[in-house]
Amino acid sequence: MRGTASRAETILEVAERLARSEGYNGFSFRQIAAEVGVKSASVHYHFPTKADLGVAVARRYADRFMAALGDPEDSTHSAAGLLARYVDEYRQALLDDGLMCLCGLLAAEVASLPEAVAAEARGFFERNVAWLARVLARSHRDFSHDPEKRRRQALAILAALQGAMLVARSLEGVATFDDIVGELGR
Amino acid sequence: MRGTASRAETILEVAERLARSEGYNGFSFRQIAAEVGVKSASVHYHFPTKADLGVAVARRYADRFMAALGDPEDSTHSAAGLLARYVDEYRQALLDDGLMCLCGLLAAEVASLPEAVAAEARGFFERNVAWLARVLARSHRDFSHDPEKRRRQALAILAALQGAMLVARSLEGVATFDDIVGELGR
DNA sequence: GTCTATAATTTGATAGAC
DNA sequence: GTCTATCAAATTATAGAC
Repeated sequence: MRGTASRAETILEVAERLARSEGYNGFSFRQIAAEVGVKSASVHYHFPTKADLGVAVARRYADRFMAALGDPEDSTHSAAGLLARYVDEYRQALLDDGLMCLCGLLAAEVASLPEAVAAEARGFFERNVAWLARVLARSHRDFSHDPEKRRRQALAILAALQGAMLVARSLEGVATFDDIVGELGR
Repeated sequence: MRGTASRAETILEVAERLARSEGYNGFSFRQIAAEVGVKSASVHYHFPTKADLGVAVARRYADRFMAALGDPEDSTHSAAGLLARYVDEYRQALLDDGLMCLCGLLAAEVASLPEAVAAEARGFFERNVAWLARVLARSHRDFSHDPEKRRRQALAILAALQGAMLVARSLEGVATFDDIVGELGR
């Protein structure tokens, strides 16, 4: 099955790239269709409404992101190593043509999104926080035994990385992202 | 002149609220006109193109924000006090009906913005970093004498707050913002 | 300055042939 | 599954009367 992505999959790929560049309100069925090489009616066949497409793109992105993070209790990696992997996932997202995290961009637009799409962005954040909190529970820091503190620390890490992507994309790019992340471990 | 905002000013107020809620791609001349109580042609009279309006809204927002921060070298306030004021400016922006920082939202959409509007968002970030760096230069931390380190630290503070707003608006709100900010001064 | 009217384009979405 | 054709609505923007 090498190199044979289904049409629906190809649509999702193109839609994700457009959404991570222009946002949910910044891409159209016709734009996607043109890049895939079909007509917009064909895109509607696979994803009847824009909300359907938005939900599918967001869920696919979140699932892939979480899968790349791996098991937070994986004993073959240290907590510090897993946190480094977490940072690198975001860094890699930025390196991919300077694209923003899909769910970070959706979160910015949240007030103008269909509720189902907004829920996917929230879900991504919640899964991030849950993963981070479990990794932090394995660390040897003073807060590692307080669930409330772990959750706050996890939120802070998520927010710092989302903010780093946001700022880095407007300012100098990856160098700025690295500068900001470097300050996190001060 | 109490209570007598010019029409252009009223348009800017309405446009700012809409832009901070829905984003640049999420509001229209007709929407603004309806809320102001005029027709869209009248909005075009004051701001010929959407890019003109976007630039005016962003510049007004940035100027007001920087004015509220005050002089970073003001000797009647400590560096720590000024940093607390900085955090509170962002917190207040979130409290205003849960609205995002205008320039943070514009930064997320940057790839689909007219260049002139994108430049305003970048300028806001640069002014933030410059202000923070000057305050940090007054602090008694180890990095206060290294301009490069100060800039990196300033970027990290800016990014953390933008990220905190982004995440807080999708998750539980101001409580989450406070949780995240509380972790910053750990 | 504001209006009516309208142009020109784009959008999300659907019907029906193949 | 993909197409042509089309719809209804929304968009940015302009011309010209008042």
